Amino acid sequence: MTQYWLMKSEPEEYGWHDLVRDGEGVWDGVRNAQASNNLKAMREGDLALFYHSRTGLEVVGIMRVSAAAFPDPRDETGRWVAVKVQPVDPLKRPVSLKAIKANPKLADMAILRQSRLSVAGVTCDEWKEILRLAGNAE
DNA sequence: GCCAACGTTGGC
DNA sequence: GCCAACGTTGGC
Repeated sequence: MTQYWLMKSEPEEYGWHDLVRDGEGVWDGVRNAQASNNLKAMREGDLALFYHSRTGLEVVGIMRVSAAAFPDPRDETGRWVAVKVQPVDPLKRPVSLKAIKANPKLADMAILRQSRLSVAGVTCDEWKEILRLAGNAE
């Protein structure tokens, strides 16, 4: 069964367009225990929302986990992990943080409860609702 | 740019 | 093992 996630990045740092350009990206640099546990729980084939933090404040795309957790190549301590992701589809209409907050179905999302969590789980219902708002629902 | 929230570090 | 100081993140 597919699990759903939301992953944050500042667009200036590494944005959706960078991932599209690269075709595949290594999601490294996560240095938070809770976020790291989420990375470890990911399996190949899981789906994730790409969220632009700080200067974007919106969900912009859908990606697929293409490799489960492995040691973060940029981490010398060996404590942290990274995953690989591939872009699947851009959202037809990006879903803003404001829209998420305003939607009762999304009011319990992990990123609202803990805004600093950079890798968070998304429930199946939340996933469907966001894709519906984005116009990407099948 | 500011500041609140939160995690981490280090002195004791 | 506690907790104050500090650093980082991310919304505003």
